[in-house]
Amino acid sequence: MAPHFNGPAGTFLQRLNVLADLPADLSTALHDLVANSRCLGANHDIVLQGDQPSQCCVILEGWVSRNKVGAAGKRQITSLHFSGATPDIQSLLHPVMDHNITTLTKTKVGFIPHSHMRSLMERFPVLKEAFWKDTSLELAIAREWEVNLGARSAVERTAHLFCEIATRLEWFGRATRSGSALSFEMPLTQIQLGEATGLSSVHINRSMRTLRASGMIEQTRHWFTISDLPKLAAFADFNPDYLIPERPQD
Amino acid sequence: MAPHFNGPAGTFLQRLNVLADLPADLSTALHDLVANSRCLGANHDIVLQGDQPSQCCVILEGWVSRNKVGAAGKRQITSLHFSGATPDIQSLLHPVMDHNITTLTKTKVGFIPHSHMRSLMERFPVLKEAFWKDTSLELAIAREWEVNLGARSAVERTAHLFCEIATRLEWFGRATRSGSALSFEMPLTQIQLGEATGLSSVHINRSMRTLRASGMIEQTRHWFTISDLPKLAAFADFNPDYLIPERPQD
DNA sequence: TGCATAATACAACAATTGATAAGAGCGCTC
DNA sequence: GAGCGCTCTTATCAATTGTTGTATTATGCA
Repeated sequence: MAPHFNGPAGTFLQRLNVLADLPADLSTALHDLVANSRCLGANHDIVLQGDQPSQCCVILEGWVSRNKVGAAGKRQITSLHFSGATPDIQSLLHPVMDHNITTLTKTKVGFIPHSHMRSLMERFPVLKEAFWKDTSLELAIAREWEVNLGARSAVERTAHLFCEIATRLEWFGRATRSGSALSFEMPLTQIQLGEATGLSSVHINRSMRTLRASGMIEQTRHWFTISDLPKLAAFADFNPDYLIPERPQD
Repeated sequence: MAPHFNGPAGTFLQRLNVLADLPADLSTALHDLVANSRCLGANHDIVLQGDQPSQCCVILEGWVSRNKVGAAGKRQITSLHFSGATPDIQSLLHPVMDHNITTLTKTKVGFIPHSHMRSLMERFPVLKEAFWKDTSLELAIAREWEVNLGARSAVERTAHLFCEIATRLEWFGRATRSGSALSFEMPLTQIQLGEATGLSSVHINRSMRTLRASGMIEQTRHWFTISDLPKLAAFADFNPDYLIPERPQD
């Protein structure tokens, strides 16, 4: 176990260590860099399209989305990020943001100046590879979202999103299994779920009612139980292979 | 001008040089690696989901798609690639393919063994950065496609795809401007356009009829003219900023 | 605790898109 | 150059999803 996996930046280091084998002194350096943090409410923009950030954010707690807002005001969420993520790392490569990064829940965010990140990458080239791998994983997830948005019905889309969320949460110890059932907290509102699946919130509501009626999910407020994950996965055509690069070793 | 930009691997080197500043000896080495090539017909799979490639492909001529086929047999194209692209470079990072790479037209493909690519990256770390940037650009395009699939009407989606294709082609000298009009060859069938936009081919046909009737595009077979690009872009909510990392210097 | 705000549930109707079918045009192969 | 297959076009009808509106229930804050 590398050092500092339990500090506020613990999940951040845990994720990076899955993507590449970081030497201990790099972990320590990264850990020290995110000492400062801010707490934000839900639906708060961290970075806006058009911004030119001079630092990278690290999600320490809470859920965050990338999203773009169209001319007609319709918002599309293009990805979800939990604690440990560095969603604007690409600002090191492309100075101008092409999308917004917005909190979905109350969130704790740390920041690392670009200059520090760059010099760390000079000293530890493996860090560059870890972030390239992170970008590549994100691209695989984005591809699956394209399939979800373009090739699945409303109920399938909703079910697929729940499967992905449950799987990613479980891998980081944030879902509990009992038999083939999986329980977890899913704090998104139906409006946010609609923005992620390209559906109206009313239709998300209909789809969730269908999934509940079929017995595939149980739910009280934001606590979900997928009663039979293999069954829901089969229904949603969910194959977790595209997520595997993120999976921590057991 | 770096050497060898005019050989069969010319567009490949041109694209990479946009993404990072490659030294001349690296360009030469890359150029020599893609000496061998194969010609394939349309709708031919280059790599399949589940494969574990031991080499990377370089598109030398023709159009190629990434795509996934769902349980019900419905295919979703998740990205389009022209000559110069290296669509399975991520197999260096993640051994198992999570999607198919399939030709859309007659295509000429070169191959570079992973081992050679890896040793080149050791010698020239800047190459790693160029490919990271390439992955990051692809992610930006995938995000915009998610918006297209999830948040735009059928006609807007179709128009947006044409705007993106026209812009990318023009940047590599494959579209000709006259005034605010832009002409180019677009060899995709309506079925393929449907797979890229998540629409049925019949509805693609309807959407194109609408665009022709409105005067925003003219078309005979596979030759397209966007009569007034700013107007079509405004209609489709197309903002080319997300593509800019790929734009060659004038 | 109570009030204001936000989220959920659900119904009725409208709009968009998909499915099916059938004819016409084009290009490729033998 | 004749035939075959694929693509394009168009129409009709069906299915899915969006919109609007209104209760109802939670939640956060004073």
